[in-house]
Amino acid sequence: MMVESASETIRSAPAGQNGVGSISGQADGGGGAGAAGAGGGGAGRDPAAGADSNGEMSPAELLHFQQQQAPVLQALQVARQLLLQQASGLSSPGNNDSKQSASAVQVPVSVAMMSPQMLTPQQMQQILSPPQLQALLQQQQALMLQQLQEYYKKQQEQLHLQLLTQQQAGKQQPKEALGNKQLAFQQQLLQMQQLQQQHLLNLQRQGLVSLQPSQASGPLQTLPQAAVCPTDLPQLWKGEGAPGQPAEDSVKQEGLDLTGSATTATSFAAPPKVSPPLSHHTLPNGQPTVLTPRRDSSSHEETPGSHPLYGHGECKWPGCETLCEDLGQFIKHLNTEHALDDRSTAQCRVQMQVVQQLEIQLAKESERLQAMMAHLHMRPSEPKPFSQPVTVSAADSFPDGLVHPPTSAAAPVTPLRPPGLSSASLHSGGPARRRSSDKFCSPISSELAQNHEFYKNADVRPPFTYASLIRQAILETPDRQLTLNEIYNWFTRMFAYFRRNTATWKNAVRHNLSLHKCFVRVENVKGAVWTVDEREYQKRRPPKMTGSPTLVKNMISGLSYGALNASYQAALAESSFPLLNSPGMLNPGSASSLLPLSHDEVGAPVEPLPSNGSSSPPRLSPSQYSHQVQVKEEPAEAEEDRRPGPPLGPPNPSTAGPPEDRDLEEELPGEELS
DNA sequence: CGCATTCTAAACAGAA
DNA sequence: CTTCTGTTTAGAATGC
Repeated sequence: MMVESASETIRSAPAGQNGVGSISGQADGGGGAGAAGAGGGGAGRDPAAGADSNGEMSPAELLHFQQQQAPVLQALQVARQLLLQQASGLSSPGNNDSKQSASAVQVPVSVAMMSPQMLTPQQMQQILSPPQLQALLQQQQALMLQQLQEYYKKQQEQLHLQLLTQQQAGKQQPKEALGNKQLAFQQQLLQMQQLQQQHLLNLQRQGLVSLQPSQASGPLQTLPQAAVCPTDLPQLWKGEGAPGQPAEDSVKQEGLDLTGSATTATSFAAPPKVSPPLSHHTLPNGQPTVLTPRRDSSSHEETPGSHPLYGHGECKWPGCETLCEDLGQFIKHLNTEHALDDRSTAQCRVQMQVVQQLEIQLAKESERLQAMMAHLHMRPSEPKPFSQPVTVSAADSFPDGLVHPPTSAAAPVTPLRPPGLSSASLHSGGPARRRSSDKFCSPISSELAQNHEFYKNADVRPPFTYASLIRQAILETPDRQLTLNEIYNWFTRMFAYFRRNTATWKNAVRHNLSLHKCFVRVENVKGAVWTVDEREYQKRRPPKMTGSPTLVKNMISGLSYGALNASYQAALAESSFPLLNSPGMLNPGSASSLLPLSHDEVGAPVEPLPSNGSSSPPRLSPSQYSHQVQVKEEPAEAEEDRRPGPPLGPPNPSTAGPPEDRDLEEELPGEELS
């Protein structure tokens, strides 16, 4: 959004002094945004804008949350202690003092949570007076809130772990891993946020929390309600779990700072050493471990030399972070500390629930993601604010490229989001120049095919370089040649963005045509036309392609491979997101296989020169593309010019050399000419 | 830091 | 003379 406006500034700016200044500004935005979404740059620059939606909310809400709860907690402190004492006195006459003191100190909280669960309401009533009950209720609620937060932290860790594990199993590339991490983190935040809201809502419903709707409501208000209420999980960990909680410290530092509540909790917990015997009573609900605990660890079980519960020299058992020098020691520790006993069983159960919960969440989230993607993808084809007029008039009036959409309308653009590579396009694209896709040899064609409606109508700068755009324009014609003016027309026809600032980009186009060897000027009967020398074009690719933009890569890989497991990916594959699932995005070679489509498919039906693009080139539907992509498993670094049309060379990756023969031969004379 | 790439701006020349 | 086309240079931003 910010980028958008920034770009607008530039565009509207006559080009004078504003030019450089604002450009640098955009560049920052663009580049940073590119890395963006994830990068710290984004945060620093404009935390409130884009990337924050996930990251920012949680802390903010937590803050509210804490502020809200603080008074309550304090007010209840006395009652709580009283209750605790009572509870302990009742349920644990003192036989297990020693044991209690150990766990009690750390987890007095859980006690309060537990006790009610272990005692039936009737029992409670008998034991406690109404005021006490009320106090207990409130106390519970307060504690729940606290523990909720603790749980979120835990959950975050777990999820992260899970994702990392998944990606490892998937043999992801390092770079992709980065993307995964980022995405995972975002999802964690998202998830946490959701859970928080969910719980808040629950609590509200119960009248336990008097949260103002505004506080509880966020962008993700209508969350799918998870089946399992995890509220009671953390306490188990804490209660049964290990002594220290360094793990949480590390989490705290991650931005989702819960210190506020944490300290509160500890200060609460510290004083009273009281605490009923939770350990024994806690597990009574001894529901048979229906699901075997190994479910979650099974995903790990990989290298014999390591242990899924052992990493970085410490025990990864939930709540336990005991340091173990080596695997042997760890095994020993595992056998002694985490033997098959009530506690371990309970913890396993907890972990199971956590996993289940996460899975549910994951399912929900992926579902939502699909819906979002589907929605965004459909968008362009749907009636848009300024689509109608622009689409038509633009095509007709492009000769000049001066279709001045009402300057005002152009600026906002907001309603639309670039589908497909949405964020990448938006951020990196912006007015900035970080064109992403052109580095992937030419997903441009596919991306364009998918989103051309979008770019056509939205005043968004396409995330492609001028060179790639020019090339695309030329290749889209049957004879692969265009006059300069036709190139101009193509630009204006295909991109709303290029209907303004004509002087600038036209200059750029000319500049690019002259500058790049890949563009060959050919004298023609009716003047000069420009063609593309694929060989040259490809020549300059290699160096770049290897270092394709990390951002885009991350985004894509993260999106498609990171947080979503295979099944979800499969689902995605069927959804309208060919690009994200296209192996080509990770493998330029196969991506290139898409390009040909634009040649043959577009070329045939569309009359090139007649210009007046009144005819929107019949493009392949996304599904078709995705199909293509899936079918095409051509990792070979095929040239983007392996046209599907001529069935001549089925698998002919080896001769990737001059795939352009046809063209090149035709073009040869021209090449010489120039 | 250096290099490569890209974008923008601008000067300039030749042709229409 | 103006406009279009094409070439070239320069500066800035960005990523590797």
